[in-house]
This record gives sequence, C-alpha cells and structure tokens, in this order.
Amino acid sequence: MGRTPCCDSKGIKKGPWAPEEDKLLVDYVQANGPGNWRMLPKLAGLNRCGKSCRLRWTNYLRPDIKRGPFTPEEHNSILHLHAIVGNKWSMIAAQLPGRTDNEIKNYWNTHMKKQLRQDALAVAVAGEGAAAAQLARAATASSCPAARHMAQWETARLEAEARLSLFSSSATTVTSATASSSSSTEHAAPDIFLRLWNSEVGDSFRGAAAVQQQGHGGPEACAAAAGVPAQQALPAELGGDDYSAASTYGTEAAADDDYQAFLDLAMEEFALLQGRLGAFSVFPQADVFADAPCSLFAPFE
DNA sequence: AAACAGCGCAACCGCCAAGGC
DNA sequence: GGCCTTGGCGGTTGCGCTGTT
Repeated sequence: MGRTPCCDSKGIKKGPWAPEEDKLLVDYVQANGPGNWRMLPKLAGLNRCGKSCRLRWTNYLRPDIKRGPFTPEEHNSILHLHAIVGNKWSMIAAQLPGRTDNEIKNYWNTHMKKQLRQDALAVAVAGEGAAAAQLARAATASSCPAARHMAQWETARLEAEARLSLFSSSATTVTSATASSSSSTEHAAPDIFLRLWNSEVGDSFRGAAAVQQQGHGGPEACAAAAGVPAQQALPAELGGDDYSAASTYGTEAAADDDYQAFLDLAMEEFALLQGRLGAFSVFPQADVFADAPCSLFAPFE
C-alpha cells in the first residue's frame, strides 16, 4: 500500500544535517531557487532525500526564519488561532512571520498543550467536574482500554471547556461554563461543544463508553483500573446510571466513530450559528484574554 | 561524580491533495 | 476518468541537553 517513496532510500543519508550539507543546500537554493525538490539533492551534490532537503530548508535554513523564544504576542496569536483552526499549523504559521509550522507545533505540544491541560484539570477540580478530573488523571495510568478511552474523552472535553469559556463575554465565567453539565440554561453563541456534549449525541457516546466498560469487565473493574470509585467513574450526569442504554456499541472503533460524529455535528452547528447570527468573531474583544483565569494567558507575568 | 528522568527540538514518516499527462 | 508525481501537512520519534537524585 501507499505510494512510491520520494527517493531511493539506498545510500541516502538520514539524521542530523552537517554544516557542510547545510552550506551546499543554502548555496544551491540561493543560486537557483527552491524548485523541484526531487532533483535538488543530485543537482546540489547532496546525498539526501529531496523531501529531507525541503524540510531542512523550510524549517531551518530559510533566511527569513525567526529564531529564539516566542514573544507574548506570538504566544497569544497561536492561542487565538489554534482556538479557531485547531491543529492547522501551516495556517497558524502563515500568520506569524518568520515562524515555521514545525516550530509552532513543537511549541504547542511542549508548552501550551501541557499548560492548557493543567488549567482544564484545575478548573474541573475546583468545580463539579472532580470525577471527570480524576478520570483525566487516570488516563495514562489505567490499563483498562475503556477507562482510558473515557478518560481521554473527558480530558478533551475539559480542554474544550477551558478553551471555549474564553469566547464567552467577559461576564461569563469559566465556572458557569464548567457547570454546564446540568444547570446551564444560557450559553455564549460559540459554546457549541458543551451543548452538544449535553445533547443526545453526547448521551449516545457516554452510553457507548458505558457498554465498553461492561465489555471490559464492568464498571467496577474499569473504575478500579482507573483508580476511581465506580460511582465516580460514570456519575449520573455522565450517563453512568444507565449501562444498558446503549446496545450498539462495544468497540473503541465504534466510540471513535461516535466522537467523529460529535465533531461533525459541532462543525455543522457552528456553521448554522454563523449563518443565523451573521458573521461573528470568536474573539469579540482582544482584552478578553487578559481576564482569563487560565495561566495560559498570563505566561509572561 | 554518576545515573536517571524529563524536556525540547530537529527530523522522519505516512497520508493527502493538486496538478500534469 | 485514472494514474503518477510532487509538494505540503500533521503526527510521531529519537537524540541530545539539562536538571535532579
């Protein structure tokens, strides 16, 4: 399966680039421009794959690349843009002159993602989502696939809450967003994921997770594996009181399909909302982030 | 001082879309 | 319309550096 490799791997050097190789590549590109990457190694006298040359050039050797730590402005820009487009690193990079998608991706994965997750956990622990937070903490520790899956879902939801809460008006607090599971009646327009999570679609997934737990030894066994009491592993508001509700699920693949359906619906509803409300900005005001409770938004203080 | 763990980043891998034939 | 090539992209890996025990 798959396509033919971009180059014959026999005898092609891999790994870190030597200064001499960098010089050959820079000299060639500066003289001829970055065309035909497949032929470039041969023409430039490099024993490298064309793809490797392109990556080296675009991520490291390009003269307009900006090196050094990210500024607060860049940090916030990444945050804003990621909230809109997700992991579209090239789109984010296009808005940050001198920064490469690879660099932004690394920055996100090593700094911001970790911070965001911690913030989400902190919010959950402070609010009524303590059980979910326990699940999230158990995500890596559990040996039960269903428990891990559920925990991953909860973690993703918490991240979404932390992120989306920032789009609410400044009067809307994170606490109210976190309390969406049962009592919220009003949400800011973009608060789609939370409403979907509490909708039939969310119910459907939670039912699926419950059945999965049965399939892997029942809720008690999986809760034990996840390190949480059975009642907390699937609290009532998360559908834990109805293990028999969903009968059509039983595999992680099915749950993944559900997750995709959940996301698809979210995007559809998002598009509908935009049409209904007219084009609205998800960043109503720039200083919203200054008031955000998450440490993410005050990383340089 | 040595061993170990965690982190950051450069580079690789595999998939996908666009364009040419 | 189908196949092939190429470039682009996002996810993942592996290595080196740094901090901790």
